[in-house]
Amino acid sequence: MAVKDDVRCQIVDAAKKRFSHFGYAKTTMAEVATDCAMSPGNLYRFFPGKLDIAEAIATEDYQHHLDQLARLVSVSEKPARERLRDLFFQELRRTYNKLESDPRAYEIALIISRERPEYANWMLANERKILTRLIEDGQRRGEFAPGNADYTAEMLQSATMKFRYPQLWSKLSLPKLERELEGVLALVVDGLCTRLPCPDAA
Amino acid sequence: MAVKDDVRCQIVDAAKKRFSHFGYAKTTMAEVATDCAMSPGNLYRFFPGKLDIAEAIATEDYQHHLDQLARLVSVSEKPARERLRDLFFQELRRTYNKLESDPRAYEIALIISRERPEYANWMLANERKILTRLIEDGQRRGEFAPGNADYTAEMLQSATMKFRYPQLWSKLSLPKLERELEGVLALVVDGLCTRLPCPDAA
DNA sequence: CCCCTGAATAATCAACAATCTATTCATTCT
DNA sequence: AGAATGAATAGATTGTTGATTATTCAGGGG
Repeated sequence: MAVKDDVRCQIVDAAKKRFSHFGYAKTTMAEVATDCAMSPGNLYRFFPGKLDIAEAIATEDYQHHLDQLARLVSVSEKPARERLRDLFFQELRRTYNKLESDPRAYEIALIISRERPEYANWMLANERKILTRLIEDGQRRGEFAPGNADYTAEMLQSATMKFRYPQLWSKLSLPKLERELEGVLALVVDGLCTRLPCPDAA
Repeated sequence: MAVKDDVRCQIVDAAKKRFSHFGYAKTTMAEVATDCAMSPGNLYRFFPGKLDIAEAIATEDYQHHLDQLARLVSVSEKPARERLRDLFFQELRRTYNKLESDPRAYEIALIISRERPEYANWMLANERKILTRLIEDGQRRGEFAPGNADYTAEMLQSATMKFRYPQLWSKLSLPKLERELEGVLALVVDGLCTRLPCPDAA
């Protein structure tokens, strides 16, 4: 099995080179196979199809991103409120910069989100787990109101949809997106209703 | 000028029939012209182009919708909080049902949002005016926290993006959208932070 | 028996021609 | 003159044909 993983790795590496050089569409399976010194047919013993290779590449990168988010949340000296802000800003900036600076990544993101909508759901679910942990922590500290943390996380994600795949929908510049995210988070955290000053824990 | 408006109306009516029968793409300017007993070229004395006729049709409908929203907001016996809910639910349901029940409307919505993104901005701005009024009213009554109402309205719209053109992005069913909207509104209204019970005015 | 190959297949794509149609404008009518 | 026409144009759309290419699978090693 370990050897099989090595080959998968080799394929992913070869594809990564090709994709970043010529793009996903202009890379053929035959080329990737040749780079790996194997036949095209053999690729299919390691990946169900071309898109799955692209997914593997994307996921490798995404894992780093997820780790980073998890790390932000676990800086437990900071108030939950600030960590929440860090989380969403990190998410926005990394996605924006990635898609902005790398047209190849943009191409692949576009294709995956069209052909594999469940992939986006999977990412959302991963991030929700982290978000839920943060909310639970905030509740434990008395910063956030008690309630179903997972449900709250879902609603938070729903309210910040616009900032998740910035350039796939909105065409806004990063500064404008940041300004809006700031505002939305303030709204969501403090609420619209009149409130007496927060009995800040900590 | 009044006679010019009559002709515009006649054109819009003819186009409405054609569009709802055969769709926007399959309707030609020549056909609309014939229906109005005029030459194709003459249409251009009344509308800059084909899309503008579609826009006029859409706007006619939209005005009713806007009026309805304005009416909801001005029911001043209700707490602002409830009117806010009414406003967003009305918005969601009417858009969802319109696009769901009428494939021709969906076709036109798709084309306008592609070719005329500024139209969507215009609609957003209209609705923001209504929303701002509601927020100001809520602030006056002490239900909502004081602050820049227009800015708050903008952020509210940003947080409810997902529900504005439901089937252009999300493919969720109406019940699921309603559940999410309910949750997002609750979050936004009450806020994430711990709060002492609202010193409800009224 | 398990790996692997590479030709066969079917789906997709690119390029080109042919057609159609939105838009313009020189001209005609009133 | 101002209103209206409809032929001319340019750009988009459609249909077709000929590759290209992802994917499969019958068979050849090891």
